[in-house]
Formats: sequence, C-alpha cells, structure tokens
Amino acid sequence: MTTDNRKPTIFDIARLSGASPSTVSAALSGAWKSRRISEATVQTIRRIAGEQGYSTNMQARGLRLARSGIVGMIIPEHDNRFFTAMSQSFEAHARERGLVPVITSSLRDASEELRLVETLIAYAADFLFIAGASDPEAITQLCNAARLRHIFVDLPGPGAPSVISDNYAGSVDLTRTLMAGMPPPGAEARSLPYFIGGVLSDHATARRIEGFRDVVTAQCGPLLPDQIIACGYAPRHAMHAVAALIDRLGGMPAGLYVNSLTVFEGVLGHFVHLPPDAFADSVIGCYDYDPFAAYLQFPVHMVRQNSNELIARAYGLVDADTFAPVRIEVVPELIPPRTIYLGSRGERR
Amino acid sequence: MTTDNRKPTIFDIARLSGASPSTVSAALSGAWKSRRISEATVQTIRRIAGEQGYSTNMQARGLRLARSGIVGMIIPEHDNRFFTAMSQSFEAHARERGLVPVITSSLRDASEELRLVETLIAYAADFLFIAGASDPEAITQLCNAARLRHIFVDLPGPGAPSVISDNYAGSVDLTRTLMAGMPPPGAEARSLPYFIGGVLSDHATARRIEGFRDVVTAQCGPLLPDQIIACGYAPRHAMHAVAALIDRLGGMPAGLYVNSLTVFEGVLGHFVHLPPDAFADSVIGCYDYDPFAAYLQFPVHMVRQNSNELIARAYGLVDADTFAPVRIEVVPELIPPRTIYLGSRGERR
DNA sequence: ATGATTCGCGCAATCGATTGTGCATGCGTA
DNA sequence: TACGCATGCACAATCGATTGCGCGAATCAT
Repeated sequence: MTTDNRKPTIFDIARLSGASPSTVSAALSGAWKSRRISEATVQTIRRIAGEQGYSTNMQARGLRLARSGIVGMIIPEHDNRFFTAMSQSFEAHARERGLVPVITSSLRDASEELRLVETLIAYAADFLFIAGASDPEAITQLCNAARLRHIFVDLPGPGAPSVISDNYAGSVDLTRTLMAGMPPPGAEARSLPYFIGGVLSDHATARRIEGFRDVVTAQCGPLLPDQIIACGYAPRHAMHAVAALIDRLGGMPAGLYVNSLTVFEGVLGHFVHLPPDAFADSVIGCYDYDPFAAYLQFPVHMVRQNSNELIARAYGLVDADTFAPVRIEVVPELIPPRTIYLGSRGERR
Repeated sequence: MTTDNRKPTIFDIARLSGASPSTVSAALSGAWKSRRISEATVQTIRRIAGEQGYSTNMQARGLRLARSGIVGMIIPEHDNRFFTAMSQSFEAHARERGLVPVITSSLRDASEELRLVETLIAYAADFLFIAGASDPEAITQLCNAARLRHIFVDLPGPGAPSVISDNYAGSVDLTRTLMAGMPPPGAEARSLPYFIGGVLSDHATARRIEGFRDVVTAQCGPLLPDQIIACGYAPRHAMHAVAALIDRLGGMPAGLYVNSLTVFEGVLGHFVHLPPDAFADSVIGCYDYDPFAAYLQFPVHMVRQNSNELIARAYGLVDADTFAPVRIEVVPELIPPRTIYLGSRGERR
C-alpha cells in the first residue's frame, strides 16, 4: 500500500517502480510499444500496479482524451421486457467493445429525456442510443451542438440514423391473425376488432394503426371512429380505456389489438374484474412479447421485435462511423399463443 | 457560438463575459454567494453560458473533486421485473438527489460483477448498491480498498450494510398458502409440495428453503431429499429440472414453489408442452411478482418483495452516512392469484 | 574511430473545473 | 485624514492521466 489512504495514482506507481509517470502511463495504457518502453520495464510496472490495486482514474483520462468510454442508452422504462431485452443486448455489445454501458430511463417524459441527453453530454459519452424517443428533433439538436453521435432505436428521428422495427408489416401480420380467429364481423360493434394504446403522434403507433386499418378495411369496410383508442402507454389509462370500451360494447370485442406491454398491463388490470369466461369469444393480440404474457388465461398472439438485431444494427452503424440519417427497418416475428422463448439473456445471437 | 467547434468551457464564458474563469466557475456551480460574486455578474455569466450552450464538463469537475456524481447499482439481469422495479426506484431516488444513476447487469457472473465494481471505482462513483451479489466479500474488499461506500440489497454481505427481504417470513407465508390449497399429502411423492430454483449457497434461497421446510415438516414430517431442487436461476436449467421432476413423479406435483421469476420462465418453458388440464390439481406459487405471471392459465400465488422500500431504506443509510454492516429486513407481501398491480413506475411510494 | 541511428525513457504542457489566497476599491468611522 | 473592514473579483495551484518533444546512451554503419 502507499503511505496515504487514497487510491494509488500513476505517480505512486512511478515512485515505487523508479520510472516516470509518463512511462507508467504508457505501460499501463497499452501505448508502451509505440513509446518504446522495454518489455521488462512494463512488466515491473504492471506488477507493482497490480500489487497496489491501481486502477486508472477514468475522469483524468477522460478529461485528457475528451472521451469517457461511456456509451449511453435512454429507454422509456425499465419495467418492460421489450426494452430490457434491448438493454441486455446493448450491454453485451458495449462490453465486447470495452465500453461502459449506461442505460437510463426517461419515463416517457420529454423534458427528462432531454435532461438525460445533457447529462450524458456532460459526462462526455462516446455515443448515445435513444430508444422510444419523445422528442427526437430536440435530441438531435442538443447532440449536434455537443458533437455527440447518436442513433435512434425503436422510434425514428429525422436528424440521425434510426434503426426501427417494420411496424407496418408486424401490424399487418398481427391484425390478419386476429381476424382469422374471429367470426366474420357482423353489424354489431362488438364483432369488430379494436386497437388500443399508444399515442397517435408517435411513429410506431401510426404505422401499426396503418397496418391495422389496411387489413380491417379490406375485410369489413371503413373503420368506426372509436375502433382505434390511442390512450397512451400508461397502464392506468389503458385500464380505464378498455373498461370504457367493454362497457360501451356490452362485452368484450371479438378482437383486441393491444399496442405494447405496458398497455397490456393496464388491460389486465381491468380483466381481473371480469368473469373467467369473458374472453372465450375474443381473439387477443399484443404488439411486443413477454414470456409470461404468452401464457395467460386466454391465448395471446404476440409480435416479437427482434431487439437483438435492432441493437446489433445500431452498433453496426457506430462501427462504420455512419451517422447520416439513414433508416433501417428490422422485421418482427409473429409468435403463436403459448410460446415461451427462454431468454438469450445478453447473448448475441 | 464560440469560434472553434468544440464545447464551450468556463474559459470561453470567461472571455465572453469579461470575468475570470474562477468567477465563472463560482457563478455556474452555485458557489458564488460564499465567494462574494455580485448577483449582477452572476446573471451576466449565466446568460452568456446559456446562450453558448455551456454545460459543465463532469470529468474535469469530478477529477478536481474526486467525486463524480454517479451512483451505481449492479443487478443480476435487466430481464426481471423484481430487479427492474428496483431499477426504477433507484433512478428516482438518485435524481431526487441530483445524482446520476448507473445501473448495470452482471448476468450472475461473479467475475463480471467484480469487473463492474472496478469500473465504477475507476469512474469514481459516489456509492454503490449491489443487488443479488454473487461474491459479496470480494466486493467489499475491492470497495474498501477504493473507499467506495457500498450497500448490499436483496442478498446480504457481511462487510457492508445489507437491506434484504424477510425471506423466511415470505417463504412461510407462501408455503402455508400452497399447502392450504392442496389435499392433505398422502403416501405418494406427487402429493407433496416441491421447491425448485435458486442456489443453496445464496442467502435468499437458503432462508426460503428454511421457511419451506419448517412449514412442510410440521405438516407431513421430514422432507424427501429430492423435494428441494436447487437448479440455479437459469431458465433452461429450470426447464429441464421441472421436466425431470414431472417425469419422475408421473405428473405434476400437488404443490410447486418456484423460487424466482427467471426460474418460473424456465418452468413455463416446459409447461407449454403439457396438456392444459395438467395443472388442474396443482397449487403453484412463485417467490417474486410479475403482473403477467399473476394472470396465467392457472392460479399463481406470488410473493411481492417491496422493492421500493428496499431501495428507500438503502438510500436512508446513504443519507445517514451509515456504512457499518447492519442488516435491515423488509417484509414482503403475499399476493393472491390474479392480482394486477399497476406499476408505480419510478414513483416513490 | 566517428557520425548516424535507434533505444529507452523523462520533462513539461495539457485537458476543464475548483478553491485558497491576495489585491484593489469603496465605504464607514474615529 | 487615516485606518479598518467589507466587497468583488483575479491568480495560480491542483486533481490524474496522456503525449509531443528532447536527451543521453547504446548500437550500427562506414
């Protein structure tokens, strides 16, 4: 141990090894070859550093290099298997590259989101992924001013590369499957499929609604105005919205398309108050996959976004140093009811 | 904008405002009162800083102060509602205190866990929570050497404060409830309750098994050796273990106690291959709560750990600057089947 | 044997913010 | 008038690591 009680620095190691701080730095940072430090010296320094429990002060290094080794990802919330799947992938890729992943949630609050971007700028993050961006333009503006490379995931932004799901295709698949399981819609409103959740202004919701609409209108003519209920993502709102819908219809609709897992949670919050046979004649689908949600009391068709691929493609752009506003779409997969995927937690596949 | 194309620093603001860097620093950091800077000067500096899009370089500040404003939490995995609930709480408390939360997952790998601790030390984290520690002693040793204050959550460690659930009480509750729903155990092994998942060496599993054993032995005598299957937490292992169990018993046991959500995922991975009525005569419980898991095909009794309270108590220790190895236990709550809690996402309650 | 390289390493500046200290003013008071 | 004190701010050191540059010694070439 060094005499004082703080963490050892390169100066301590220099003193103990008889070398100069710059030599220690070179030995420890890996730059020793290009700086022509002899391997013997490097070994000595490494040994002493190990004995002293030395570890690089990343703040000092970051200050000098104007980089931090930190890579950030902002997600709307942690409590959601779609986002956590991305989190695991994001971490795995970061570590593979020797970077430190920092994942943080905005709770879908646009101003909190911007504050997070500013924070990551202040810590000199090397690049930033934003999943489910609330205000992509503002984010791009902030990042550009700070020269922070950033990529949108899940929800696109016009000013930076965006890697998103093919929401239209996924939605068409899901809607078709729902309608295939329903009796041919008749005159009553209950016999129609309903779309619930999300916000109209967000790109994913908009595209999913397009898909829903195209399939439904092809089979039963124009949508009723209340067939699409964009009540946001908050479970509580979804709960009230679905309660109101069921109340209005006098029972469960023949088809229910739930736009996201958080919405589904809210829907379940109402379902628990219904009799067990209430869903017998309904076909239910959810955009996004959760292993437990795949095995509910009633069958649920789910769309599994390829979160691994979304993240992998985004890292691909980083590796290629491509930050022009391209848009990449990844096809999601329709999952039959009662299918359990054992998570490839953090594994890249 | 400043002439060059990098982020403005206090020197840029100083030049533009005619003040000195130290004055700018004081004005911007809030120390201006004690440094007797006139309010007019502060206003000017603030205005210019705003116009220039200035933001503090946290690496420089951190280097100088030997603090970073970062607070870390290590969790085993993101893909788990118990841990993500803690994540949301952890973030909320951190932001309330003006700190930057960094949550990262170890994938239950002890060496990765230690590497994460070292990383957080290198970035001068202000304190660290470790949830579900694999090797608490080694963590404490590292942290002590670096003078990093740390607290164990969920799984305790001997060398630092630990805030954990009262696993014994929760387990007793769950086991009692399971057995209350089962017919009185008879001679066949199938009529007994089984415990699956977790690792024997981890404190939570051990305590839960104690609770399970005490309740079961009180009602039907000593446990059979294979009544406890500590197959780890990996879903895939759990899947095989439960398949083997059902195979051995010639059907579902009368009671199944699933130790954690990841284990439950594995169990479901096998259940999907069973006929729908296979669970009709079984009572199933899971230690930990997930809203979707609460509404499966069969009723599930769940134990909801009070993750908000766990985190709140841990922050309480931080606020009180208490880092002696105390142990705090928080009582979990038994949740009846088909109960949906709409998440208080990130809200402190 | 001597000049030219190459080796191996140290010196000192630098990154951006914080902070102990000191230096002019301006004001009040005796 | 002159001394004392508060006010408002600037100077310069500091945190720990990186890096351009330079210098002495060893090796090589001629």
